[in-house]
Amino acid sequence: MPKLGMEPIRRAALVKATIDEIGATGTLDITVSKIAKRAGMSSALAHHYFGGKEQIFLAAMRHTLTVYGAEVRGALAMADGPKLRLEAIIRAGFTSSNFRREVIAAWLNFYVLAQSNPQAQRLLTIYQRRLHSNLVFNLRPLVGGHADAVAERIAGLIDGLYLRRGLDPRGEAGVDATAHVLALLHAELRAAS
Amino acid sequence: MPKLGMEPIRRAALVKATIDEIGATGTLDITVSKIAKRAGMSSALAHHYFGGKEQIFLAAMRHTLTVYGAEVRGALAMADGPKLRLEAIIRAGFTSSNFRREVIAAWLNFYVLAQSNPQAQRLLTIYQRRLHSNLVFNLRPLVGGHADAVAERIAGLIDGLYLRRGLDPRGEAGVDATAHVLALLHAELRAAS
DNA sequence: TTTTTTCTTGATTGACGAGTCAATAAAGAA
DNA sequence: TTCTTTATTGACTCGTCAATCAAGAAAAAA
Repeated sequence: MPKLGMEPIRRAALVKATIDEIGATGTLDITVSKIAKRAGMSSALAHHYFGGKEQIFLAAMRHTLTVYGAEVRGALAMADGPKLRLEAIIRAGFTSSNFRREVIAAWLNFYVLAQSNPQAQRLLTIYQRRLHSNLVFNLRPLVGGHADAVAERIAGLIDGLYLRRGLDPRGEAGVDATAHVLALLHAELRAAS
Repeated sequence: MPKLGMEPIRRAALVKATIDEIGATGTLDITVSKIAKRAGMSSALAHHYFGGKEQIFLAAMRHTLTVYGAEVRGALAMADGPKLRLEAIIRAGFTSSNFRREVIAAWLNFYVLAQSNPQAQRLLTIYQRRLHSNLVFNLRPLVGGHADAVAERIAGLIDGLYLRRGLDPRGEAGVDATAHVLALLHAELRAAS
């Protein structure tokens, strides 16, 4: 059975299993064995490919971030002009895929991890910077010198509403959150003109 | 040494120690022994008074929430009229005491806990409802029927900026966050008039 | 075929932690 | 004083888990 080129397959399976396991428990308090079993292999193999629990978490975090980044980029590619692009960025944050239990759990736990793990901290900073600069770039032609402050508010509202909706026990989430952020955007545009 | 009426003293010491320990590690992944040692007693005593780790966490959460609630109430007592009250609520969220490492860590971890623990979930819901209704009550005379939606945006921006500032590696936090939320508030008031 | 490389796991180690319990000590009640 | 209630802990149980390792199995190379 042992074939060549298993490494990338195993790593991907472990990353997915990790996110699923985080989603199932809500915590980072999960065992390598459980992850490995979910991914269909022994825990020894997980250690073999990743070296340790922390590495697995970071890989899962990178993956979550990558997926989100890809969604944003995809939405941007289809939007023309700064206003439509801003709306696309906002919408991308509240896709139903972002409200799957595992994804919410992943984000919340990564926030926690970022407090104590410098690598996690860096990854989160990257996400925040990218969001911020995407917003500023498209706000500049519309609100000029206020771009930075407006971007800060929009980013804050995105994160805050995501947090609130993600934690809301009754699911039913993203639609009105999108509307709220769009309302903020339009108010800012109106105020600046 | 054993005197009577130790229970409330011990409980308070344990709650404080728990929050400090969460702040020191960033995680809920802490041991009852460490908490107890920090509070100057044996772990057995901690179990005696709280029954288990989870109970200790919930007590710590209740305490955090109570302190925050008291701050808001204090700020409200000194504010006259809906507009000043709204500003007081907003300011209360970004006090420097709310940006102490332990407090941030506590909130982040309580978010995580709320995913899997119904009691934590309930406590968080209480906080959210109280904030929301405080906002709505004071917004109603100013923006009428829009109060609900505006409150949602303000609450979202408060939580989101708190999250971002709390996670920001360079401290230096609350001042501009307050300004951002106040800016949103004033924009909403202007738009409604 | 023999050898080497890649893949894989069961078993083990070593450590740690939650919760229990029996026993001690002090204070107040009877 | 004797009894009861409250406070307190050290020692122990039982379980779990991260990480290691030696060894097996299969493909590819020689």
